[in-house]
Amino acid sequence: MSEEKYILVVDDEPAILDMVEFALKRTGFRLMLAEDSMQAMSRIAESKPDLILLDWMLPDISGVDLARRLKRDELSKSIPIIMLTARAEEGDKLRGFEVGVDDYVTKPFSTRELIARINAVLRRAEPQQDDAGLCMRGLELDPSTHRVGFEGEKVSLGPTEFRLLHFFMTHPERVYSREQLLDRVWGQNVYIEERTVDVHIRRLRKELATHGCDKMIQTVRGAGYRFSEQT
Amino acid sequence: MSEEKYILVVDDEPAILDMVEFALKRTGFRLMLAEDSMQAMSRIAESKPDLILLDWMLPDISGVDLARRLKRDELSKSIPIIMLTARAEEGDKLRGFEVGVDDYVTKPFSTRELIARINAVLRRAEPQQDDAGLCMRGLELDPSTHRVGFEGEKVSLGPTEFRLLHFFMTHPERVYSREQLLDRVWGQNVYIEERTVDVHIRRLRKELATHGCDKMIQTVRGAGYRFSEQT
DNA sequence: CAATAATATTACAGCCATATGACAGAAAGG
DNA sequence: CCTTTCTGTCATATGGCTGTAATATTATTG
Repeated sequence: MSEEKYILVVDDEPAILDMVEFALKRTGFRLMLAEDSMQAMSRIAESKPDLILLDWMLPDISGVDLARRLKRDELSKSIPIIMLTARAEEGDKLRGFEVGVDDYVTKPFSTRELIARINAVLRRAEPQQDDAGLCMRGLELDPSTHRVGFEGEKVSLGPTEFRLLHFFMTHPERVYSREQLLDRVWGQNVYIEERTVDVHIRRLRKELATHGCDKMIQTVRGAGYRFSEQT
Repeated sequence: MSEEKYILVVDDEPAILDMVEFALKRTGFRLMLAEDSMQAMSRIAESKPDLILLDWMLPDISGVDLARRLKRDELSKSIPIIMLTARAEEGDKLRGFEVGVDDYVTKPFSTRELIARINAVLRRAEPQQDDAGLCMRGLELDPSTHRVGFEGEKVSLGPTEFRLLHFFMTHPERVYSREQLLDRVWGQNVYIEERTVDVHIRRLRKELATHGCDKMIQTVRGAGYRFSEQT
């Protein structure tokens, strides 16, 4: 808890912004500011904050949509999000939670409440570090050590293959199109041939094949690829 | 998302119709038109739309009555309805919501507002159909994993057969002509022989037959095909 | 029951999606 | 600065999928 946490505040109302800024700085957080979704995304790209305070209403892309986007991207999905909303309607809240938002604060709110929620969410998020070791059918991947193994044997992968496998193991059983994979494994602003995905799938399979577990990467013709424990 | 949504517009004013048609087509929706309630019902019987835009005032049966009727029928009750009304009176709105209408747009309206409402309603309705695995009489289809099974056994289908079955399972108990199937399963700008549908029906049935559930795809002579749980 | 229409079934050739191997440039590491 | 590894693209191979037509079967009609 010694290290200072960075909080990105996304809001276009100066009044709110001032209040939040004052309260958070006083409590010992470091701030990053953005006035709309575009700015928010570039801030995040520059430097990953520890938590995002996100207004429901924004000038460009709506807060929920931004949240959905962030929660979909491999790089930003682990960042907790607290939404600020004027509406207390249950429907909206539900939509937010579906998207993966971590908590809600309804305007008007006290700084005390805000701080409390932020601390609660940060505490909850702490142990949820993404370096929990993954294991499926003997195939182990440890993000913290950046190692992959199969039943004790060492599996050696290049950086991209590692990220690809990591994505698959955290999203098993589901089919992803080449486009989605490019978006989520490579990052959203890259222009790369879709066929390139095939090649990396091939490289990943080739290495897995030496250990006899390449069948876990499955081709779904006309749709994309899937990582699965089942045959 | 990926698939084109069908919207049935029920209105007898050419001016409104033109405007709506232009706006919706531009946004990428597929249109179905009806000028009164009777037409609307037969359109729905032909092919189930994903959403209905319903004028309050119609030449024959009033819009509210039609809405009530649709919301009572098992086959059409899940279709979201947005009412178009000139009156802003709360009483009318209430009556509409009681009937089960999903949203209201008061004339005059901007196309932007209309589109926004449509998207909102569709998004709200989405989680029912999009990701939820479908299951009927032991036959399971999961769009997210792209897997089909029958009582645990794996059912393997080609891409077209998968889409065909997916369409059928989301539109059960209703007859679709070959033309309609080509339109909705293959896409709108395809020039393909109608007989080709027979062949894909055959392929689908053949695979289903190995699991003993091919009876669910039924031929309706002179009309088309139907997917049904009943025998 | 014959004649006709609609659907079922089969076979097949072209096409399209994916797999694979090779390569040059970029990045990383020594 | 050189070596090595990694990356993205292309060319080619392969195999499955697709649409069509030809033929068989079944239903409808008079």
